[in-house]
Amino acid sequence: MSPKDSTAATRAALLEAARVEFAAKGVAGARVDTIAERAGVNKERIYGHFGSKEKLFDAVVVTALDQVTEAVSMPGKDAADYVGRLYDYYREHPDLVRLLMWEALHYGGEKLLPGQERRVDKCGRKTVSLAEGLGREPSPQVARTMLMLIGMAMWPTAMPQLNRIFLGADGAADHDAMRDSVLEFVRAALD
Amino acid sequence: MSPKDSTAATRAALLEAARVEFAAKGVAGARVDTIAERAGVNKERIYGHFGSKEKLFDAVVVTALDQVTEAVSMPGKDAADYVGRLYDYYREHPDLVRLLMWEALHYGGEKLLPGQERRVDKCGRKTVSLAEGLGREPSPQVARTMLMLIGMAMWPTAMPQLNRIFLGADGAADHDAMRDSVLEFVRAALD
DNA sequence: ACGGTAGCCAACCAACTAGTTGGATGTCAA
DNA sequence: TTGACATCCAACTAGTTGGTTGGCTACCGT
Repeated sequence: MSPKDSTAATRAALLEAARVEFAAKGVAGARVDTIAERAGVNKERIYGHFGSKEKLFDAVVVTALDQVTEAVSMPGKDAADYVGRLYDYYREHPDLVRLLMWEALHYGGEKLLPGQERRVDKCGRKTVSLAEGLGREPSPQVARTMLMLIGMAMWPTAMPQLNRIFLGADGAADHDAMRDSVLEFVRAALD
Repeated sequence: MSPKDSTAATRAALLEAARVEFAAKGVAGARVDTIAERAGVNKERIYGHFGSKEKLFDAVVVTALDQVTEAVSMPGKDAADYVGRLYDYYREHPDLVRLLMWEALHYGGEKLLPGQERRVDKCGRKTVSLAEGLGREPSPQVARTMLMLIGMAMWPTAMPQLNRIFLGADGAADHDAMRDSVLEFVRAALD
């Protein structure tokens, strides 16, 4: 393997290992030694590639968001269908939801992560797509609707303890019913 | 102050200091020394009263939830109004939202906190109240709706970075507009 | 062939941390 | 008055942790 490939492979292994650890434990709870061991790489390489534990976390969040943008296409004409696809993606990738929650708690709305302009741009295009699907002009109102749709899709995955409390263990496990309820709610709200 | 009052005062001071620290930093990020210092109490008293850092966290979450139940009454006849009141409460008490998020991340849906049966019971009564307000029988469907309403109320406070990204700094700061959008969405969904 | 450098490593370090310990003080019941 | 005990404290402990250091190896350009 050429040095360039070796470097890229080390970086990729660290990002993947870090993603697992940060999703599970958050920034403060994650252990750098654990990340390095899981990646099969020396701990010093974390500092060589990323500079610090927190910057590694930043890189993980940015990378993860790129992946969801790739995986779930634009809202399009059927906003409820979009929410359903998003809901499914979050259900299948709870680590992404958890990373966003850790990010929210760790930074609040204060810090713009590296590449945040790209993130803003991508999300802006989602709002444009939603506006088109609703037969409206892009506007702050449509942006807020976009935000609420994402919340509807993410909430059940984000707060499992509330599912348990309100729905009971069986109800919490009935994801199809939850999905149907979310879509019904969204369809009713948008019509 | 009698010993009984002194003990109660120590415990209350620790809970309040812990609430601040856990809301800000989570379980792994919080520092026991910081909690003790903020409470003006010796660190050993944390272990004397609560047993461990994690049990202190549990006590904080339980206490905080008792407070929101006291502060925001039942859904009643106007579900959208209820969502508005809840939205306002979460806006004014972001530490509660953060505690719930830390709880979600730390435990997932796996652990039932002490007194969870009371919590389940209280939340169940909310579902009953919502059902009455909607002119329906209590059911899993209504419970899911209850969950979604709470999510609608909490989401903007929970994920400030998404507000920034979708709405921009100015849009994120326009809480009245956000509140109006949430209520409009909810009213449309429930009618 | 050789010098410079990138990428990597094992070992280290200084600071931090949750939890414990031995003892002091005040209260209370006998 | 005295012994037991609850509540509290300062100091301690053993382990942990993010980050650093000195050095090695392989690659590359001259």
